Amino acid sequence: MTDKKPVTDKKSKYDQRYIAAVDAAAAVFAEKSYHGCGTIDIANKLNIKQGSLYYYFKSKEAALEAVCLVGITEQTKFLEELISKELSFEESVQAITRFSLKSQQERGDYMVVFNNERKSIPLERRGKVREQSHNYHNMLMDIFRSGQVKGEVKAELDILISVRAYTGLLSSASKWYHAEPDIDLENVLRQFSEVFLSGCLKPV
Amino acid sequence: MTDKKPVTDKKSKYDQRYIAAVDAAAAVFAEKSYHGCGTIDIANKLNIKQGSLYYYFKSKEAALEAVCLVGITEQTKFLEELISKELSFEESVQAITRFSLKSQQERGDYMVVFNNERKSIPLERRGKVREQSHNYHNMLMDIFRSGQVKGEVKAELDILISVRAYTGLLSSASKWYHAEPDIDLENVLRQFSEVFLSGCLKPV
DNA sequence: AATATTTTCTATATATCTATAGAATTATTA
DNA sequence: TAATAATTCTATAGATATATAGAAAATATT
Repeated sequence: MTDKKPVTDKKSKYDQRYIAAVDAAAAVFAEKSYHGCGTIDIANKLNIKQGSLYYYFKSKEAALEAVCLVGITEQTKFLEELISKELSFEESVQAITRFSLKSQQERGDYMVVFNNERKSIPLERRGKVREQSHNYHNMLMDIFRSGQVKGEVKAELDILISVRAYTGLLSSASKWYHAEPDIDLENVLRQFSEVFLSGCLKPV
Repeated sequence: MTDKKPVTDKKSKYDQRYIAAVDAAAAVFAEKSYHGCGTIDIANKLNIKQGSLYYYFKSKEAALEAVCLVGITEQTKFLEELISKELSFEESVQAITRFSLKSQQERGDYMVVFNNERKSIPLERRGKVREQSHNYHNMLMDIFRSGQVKGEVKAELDILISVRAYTGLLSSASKWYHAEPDIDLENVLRQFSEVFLSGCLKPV
């Protein structure tokens, strides 16, 4: 064997530690908000001293940008793959809802930070995150629009408002997921889909 | 006339100024977040010096509490009155949605601060705001539950999740209202009601 | 083992923010 | 107008935060 190191740790020690640092930042930002915490809180979570954090981040702002980018990139990647599958509108919405809820369970810190703190990234750094957000929004718009063209979605529906309502619904879940992490995902998924797709009134 | 002052200004100069201070705090907290702003930002908006603010607020935290209380109290009061009218579920949801959207247009700062910043009130002060929030939540739960009992709402719906979905939907609107203040309220109301009550799928 | 590299630590310059005390100003009342 | 009360100002103590530089410790390499 020429390689002495196990094949599993492809990442350098630095890379592993950097990821741990982003994780710690996500957790702290999610709990206390970006402006509500100090770099010392992140350092504590990593068991290093406050000053050492700057070995991994050029600034506190850079840490926030990193966290937000992870959060939104996962969602856009998923959406890209989903669109290529050309599912029905109903199936698409189910799949997106499931993925979003699962992300909120497993990586809730990242979702919360992206939802609530991204506006704290200084304007000159916000470019990449904005681009991804618009990307995500536009893909959702496409899905809803083509659902309407295919006749699955009500013709009278305003696509922009529906998309916003849908994302609002999803992001709202991140708030209570954070407080109650052991909620039954499948049940929430079923209820969300039912309400969003066919409403909460009994059909007449 | 014994009264020299016009009947309209019943409020003392102090009271008027205090309200202006709460307004200013709401605007600043909504824009920069509680931890992201300084008391100097609020003072600037009032055209007074930073130290003078403490004539109206015992502390920055007290200002936040005041803003949050205004925000939630308006909503709970409305809900109390609404319940006494014993409307149908559908009418109730329409009325609540309309009032919420109107509040977000007219007093968006207060809504945004209540939604996003209330967790920054220190625990020992959070009592009143929590009480009102629970109050609001419980009244909504009652409305949905009785809608189910009356047979208007689908029997299989999980009331807790539905209420959370509904409030999530409403609060999400506050985000884009803030960015685009001249949105057509009646249109949003129509779309929200349509989606939430009967879903976005075309009936089969 | 000696040397080089990576990672963490200590100490600090710099800036900022909250809250307070007492003076100054403005408005109200006698 | 003089006296009193209400409002705002100035100046600052005290706390805390970010970011940097260079030393120290840990790890890897020769």
